[in-house]
Amino acid sequence: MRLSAYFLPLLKESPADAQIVSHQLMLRAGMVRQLSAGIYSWLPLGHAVLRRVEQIVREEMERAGCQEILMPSVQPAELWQESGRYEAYGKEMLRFLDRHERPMLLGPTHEEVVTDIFRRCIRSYRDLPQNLYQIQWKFRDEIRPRFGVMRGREFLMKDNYSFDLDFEGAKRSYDNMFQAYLRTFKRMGLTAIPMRADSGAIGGDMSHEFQILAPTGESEVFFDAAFEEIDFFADDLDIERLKELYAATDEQHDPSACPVPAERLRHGRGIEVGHIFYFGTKYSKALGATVTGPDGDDVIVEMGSYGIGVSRLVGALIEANHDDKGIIWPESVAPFRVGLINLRASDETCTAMTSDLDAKLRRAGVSTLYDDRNESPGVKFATMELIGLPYQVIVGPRGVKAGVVEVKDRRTGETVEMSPDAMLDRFAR
RNA sequence: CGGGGUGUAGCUCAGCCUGGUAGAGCGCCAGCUUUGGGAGCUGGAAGUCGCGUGUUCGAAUCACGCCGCCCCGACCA
Repeated sequence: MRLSAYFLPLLKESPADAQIVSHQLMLRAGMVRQLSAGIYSWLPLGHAVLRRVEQIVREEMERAGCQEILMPSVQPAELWQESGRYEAYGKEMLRFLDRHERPMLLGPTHEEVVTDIFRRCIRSYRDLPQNLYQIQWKFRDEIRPRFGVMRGREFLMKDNYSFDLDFEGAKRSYDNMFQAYLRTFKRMGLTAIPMRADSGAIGGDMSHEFQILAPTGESEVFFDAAFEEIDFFADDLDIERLKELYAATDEQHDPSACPVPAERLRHGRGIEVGHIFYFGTKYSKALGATVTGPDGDDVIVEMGSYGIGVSRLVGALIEANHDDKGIIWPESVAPFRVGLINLRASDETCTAMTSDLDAKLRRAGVSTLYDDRNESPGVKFATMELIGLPYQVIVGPRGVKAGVVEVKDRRTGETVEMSPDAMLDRFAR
């Protein structure tokens, strides 16, 4: 992609509205624009990251055996009256009437809809377990949206729902998700700490929230150093042991009663990006989601639900990965892998060589943003640092003369000179 | 919803107290120069001063009402 043709409205100064660093950087880097309080448009650069995050989530859901569906964002109030949550939910739920004056709502979550699908389609215990997921926009009319995309009213969420015949099955489903979540966040270069959580309005009695570590996180967390050493990708991962490991927010943490020896106790700040619940038969009972069991009796199915804040993760990733110059994308979620800089667009040799490299990178399947603008070197460097692509390939008059390009690592700032062929080799898959 | 703040050009902000034909920097457009860390010169475009009502000869400025946005708190992925 050529930068001269890319829709990338950069800002030199931070808009006054943006308070936290991820919000400032997302606006400055042209990733999002606010339409209304807590409601954002995603521009090409932000959208590219959102899609990459979404794709990692999707792949890990598929690996865990879940199947993707897509449920409506507009739902009839009737269904929520059936579960009893229409009254319980409060003003966070945006309600309105359709043209026939039927009460409708914008879905803040989808337990009712998915349970309705299940009860209409599944009859036998032989069809269990099931685990359905979607990646869909939710709307919660927060009293006070803030922190940009981290706490919007409209947000993209991955939510999935498990259906099992009995508690043992439900627990297997829960543990399966537990590991899937650890893998998902790890793939994004994040350290996720699972913490025992109170089950909120959604109900249930087995629940963990997943906090990722970022210096600017909302709450302080304390945890066993073991979390940093565990291989979350291992097939024989001991979930029970993981659940026993110490992890607590600062309100829960009592230094005098902490079971972890001081040298193994880590602490940092956390941002909640995921939450998993087991809630038994709460919705299946209310909505009549039953299957015929092995002995011919109706059995109310056991359910769990599992959420990941996909759009929030984009903000959280920036909170965890930035410096004073801008964003530093982990490779797994970067909107482009390489930023190709032509330092002197007025020099024909430089331009010919850079354009040639752009074509070759493209042919090699390396996602590249090519800064072909006729701007000064300072502007181009500043742009690349701001938007945070993992690697910069710099072509300048000096290097062209010597037959080399520079490859710069955004995170470390290290620059290595190499021949164009070596560079292509370095990035080709 | 309670408390606080704010609204003037795309962005950051001055002007408001003390009423008199709307400003700066950055960005944008044109031209020339420049080119290894957010360039220089010249010229130019760009604002219903959030909206409404009122006071006044005259309102960005004063009064009243409304709206948006932001911050703190209670709530949340």
